[in-house]
Amino acid sequence: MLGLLARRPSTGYELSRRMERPVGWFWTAGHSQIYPELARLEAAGLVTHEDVEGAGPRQTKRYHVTAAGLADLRAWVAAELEPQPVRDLEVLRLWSIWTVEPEAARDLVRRVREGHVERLAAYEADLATLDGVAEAADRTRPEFASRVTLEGGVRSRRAVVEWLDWLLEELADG
Amino acid sequence: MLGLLARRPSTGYELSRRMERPVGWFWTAGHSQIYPELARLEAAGLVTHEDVEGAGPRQTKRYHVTAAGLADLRAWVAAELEPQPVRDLEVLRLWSIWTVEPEAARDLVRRVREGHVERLAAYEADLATLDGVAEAADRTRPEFASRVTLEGGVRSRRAVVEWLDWLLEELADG
DNA sequence: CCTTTCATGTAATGGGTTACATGATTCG
DNA sequence: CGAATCATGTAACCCATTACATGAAAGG
Repeated sequence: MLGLLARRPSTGYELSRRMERPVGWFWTAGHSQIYPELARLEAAGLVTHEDVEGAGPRQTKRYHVTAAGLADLRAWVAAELEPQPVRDLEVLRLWSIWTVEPEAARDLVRRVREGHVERLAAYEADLATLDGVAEAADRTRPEFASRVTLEGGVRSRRAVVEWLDWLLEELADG
Repeated sequence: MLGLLARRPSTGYELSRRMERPVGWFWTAGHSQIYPELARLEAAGLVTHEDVEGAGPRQTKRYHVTAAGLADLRAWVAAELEPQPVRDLEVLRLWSIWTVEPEAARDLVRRVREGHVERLAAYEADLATLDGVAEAADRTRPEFASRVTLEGGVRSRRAVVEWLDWLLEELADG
């Protein structure tokens, strides 16, 4: 959330919208998580808000990061990495693919492949919008980081699709 | 857990050990999750156990899947895929890399790269143990599925390492 | 006028991790 | 004889999702 607000001040509602795309490719949060968290961040002095006029029944609050919040974000980015546990239900299924009939196996792989192809297309479309944008070449600009992470998404999804194509060949004939 | 037990009957303790490697590459569970879950699976008739002599202060129980359990596993493998939300803290950090000093940025990327290189090496080592194993070529054998998922791990980690190398070049000079 | 979007919150539930708890056997 | 491994459980806590709850403005 600090990363989002550092790019552009937003209301809680906007944050939940923004979580769907770009950032949403690798992190998400529902609004029921966002509002309490904004309150906690504000209590910690990392964000502040001003009231703006809006459509809801309650006051619309636009949040932005404070100097302390930006320092916190920077510290987190540069901090030690902890090993992250991988949890991939699709690969877990493929790990038990030996238990099912050949046709069911091929069908599973085809469906998994389809999902990755869709994601790949979405990444490529997002990446295309940054094509020729001057800021995307400047390392101190958020657009640069967007371009870089999307590039990573494209590359790894492509690798996965190629792997699944290879797997389909392994499962062929049968 | 059904997938693990379908390959080989195990005690709860062994399951938690086995979660560390092979399967652990894409799914993990602590023993505090495993024991209650085994009880639930047994109540549902998907696994059973017999007592064997062991070292602990309580009775050692060796679990194996029932016919119903295997059917359940097969049904799950072939079932509809739900879109899985991606949560990647490393990419999330990289998405905020524009906020930090050039040297901190390069350092972060180098450390992320190191972690992936390590994982890649582990996958390749695991894959090497299946080299020349006859069962790994047979689509109805667990070794086949192990080989296939490891191959996927190798391919996608390689893509990520290549991406990070590309990123380091983008961050060079500066 | 009805549906969608904007807008913000709370409550209940579920899954997972960490901490608490116990104790026998084996190896150095 | 002390540490590591084998072995199984419960309790507390945290994070995240789903469901509950409200209501104004804008567009078709």
